[in-house]
Amino acid sequence: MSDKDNILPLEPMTRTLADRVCQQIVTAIVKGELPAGYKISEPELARIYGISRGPLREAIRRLEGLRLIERKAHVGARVVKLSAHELIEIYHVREALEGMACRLAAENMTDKEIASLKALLDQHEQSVEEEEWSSYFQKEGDLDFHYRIVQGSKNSKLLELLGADLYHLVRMYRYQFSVSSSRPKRALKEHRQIIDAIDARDPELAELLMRRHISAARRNIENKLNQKTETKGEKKWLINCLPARASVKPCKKIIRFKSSVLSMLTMQ
Amino acid sequence: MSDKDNILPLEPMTRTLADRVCQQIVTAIVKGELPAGYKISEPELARIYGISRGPLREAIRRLEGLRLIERKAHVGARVVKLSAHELIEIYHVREALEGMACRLAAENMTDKEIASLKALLDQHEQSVEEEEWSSYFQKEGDLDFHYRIVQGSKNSKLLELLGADLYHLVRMYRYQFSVSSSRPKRALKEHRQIIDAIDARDPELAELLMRRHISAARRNIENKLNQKTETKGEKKWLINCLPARASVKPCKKIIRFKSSVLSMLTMQ
DNA sequence: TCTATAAATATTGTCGACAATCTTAAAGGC
DNA sequence: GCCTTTAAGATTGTCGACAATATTTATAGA
Repeated sequence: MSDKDNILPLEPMTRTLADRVCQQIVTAIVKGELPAGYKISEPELARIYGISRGPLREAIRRLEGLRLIERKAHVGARVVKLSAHELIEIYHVREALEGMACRLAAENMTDKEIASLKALLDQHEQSVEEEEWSSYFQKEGDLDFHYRIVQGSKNSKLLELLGADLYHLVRMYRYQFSVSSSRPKRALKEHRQIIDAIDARDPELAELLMRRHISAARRNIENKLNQKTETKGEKKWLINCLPARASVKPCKKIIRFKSSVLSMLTMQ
Repeated sequence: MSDKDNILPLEPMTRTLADRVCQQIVTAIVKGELPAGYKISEPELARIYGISRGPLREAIRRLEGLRLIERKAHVGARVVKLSAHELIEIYHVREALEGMACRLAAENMTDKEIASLKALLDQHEQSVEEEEWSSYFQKEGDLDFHYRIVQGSKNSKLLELLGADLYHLVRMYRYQFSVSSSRPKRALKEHRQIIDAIDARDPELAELLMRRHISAARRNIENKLNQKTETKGEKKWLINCLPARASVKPCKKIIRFKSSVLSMLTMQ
């Protein structure tokens, strides 16, 4: 009843070990410290995080639900491998879900949220002019243009699906997939068109523009992937995989992939 | 290496206790044997299923990922409560995802799949004529019109999201939410239009028709919910909830909700 | 030298017990 | 009589150990 417990009510310190470790593993996977295809050894991870195998296994089960790891009975769990084909698939899903989110945002977003998002775009535009726009897209969460629109849709299921399920995969690509946008100014213009349609309370147009925005990004990726495929031949997996029984230390080497400063996931 | 292990390769008997119990709990929740809002007692469930708390907790973590139960640290897990608002939200998500699935199905579905789906609709039409069509929609999985289209999209992420995440909630409504379609013949006609558009390889039209099909269903539900709200006043939750510490036996009473023979989820 | 079988090893799956936390109930004070 | 405080009970969280399964290694045979 006293306020000493309410200082940090919920998020900052997740109270159970499994939750905390789950969050840590998510971050590790997203940043590439646990590389794609890596075989997760329960005793090893338990030792690293200083916990028992019980909570760790619960965390693994949760990661499995987030589709960040795949598990086979009596064999073990591995970090998911991201194929080019799956990336394209995710873009189709994003086109559908974010298009709908944009439609609903045009109906349900508050004027205050719209004004705030416009201000964010102004800030973005200024950053582009100063050619420092790269920092803008590194920020996550509320600062993200797309995420704000999903929030503005006021649809909790949409927010869960995009935020909890696809969000981590998207961040995974952002961190590890170093492809910068080729047309930041054009993307900014499209963002501006989208928020204008929302401001005009035009759901049809808002959805159309968002879908064109994302599908353009998808086609852009498809082209780049085709180029890479032609030059490097067989390159099915986007992220290099370590052998099955590699120790934990090599994981650190993967951090070099983090050099990406701008994902083509938000930018078109 | 011998074929004695390949008799039942994967699904029929999940090899780990946690997986099996997870599947059992999913069924129990969907059928209403574990009613919405029910407080899950770990020792009790462990005793019922005859397993230890370890695998049970892993199953609970997985159920949490499927959004079928909600868990609070040091307090416990409860079966999710389904509100009318959330049902409408799910329909918006379905409109987006299944619309995209239908578009992709028009591009990727094989002629064989299309012919098979047409045959299913013929069978459905015959059942409607005989007024025995109710049995058609009780079947799940591959027999389901919508599910087949999602399969036909050849998009694994779409299949995962609709099949693994929303599918259970949809089944939950089907079992427990006894509202029959008011226009089965019209829904059948719309299904026919959709498969015709797919057969014509017209992605635009296929998506449009599917979205209209689902949004019509949503508006139909909205109207019925408004009627119910007017008559019964405050009825926020769709499914009645048991008190916190109710024993397991009362769960059986909820089976009466299963009287639904046709969900309005697949029908328009 | 290669293959196939079989033992050995390591990993995953499961269990029971203890500790930390929350909930409930009773006792005491106003 | 009502509220607050406190203690008892129950539940969840965590741990270490054992059993079942898969993988690896060693060995024997062709």
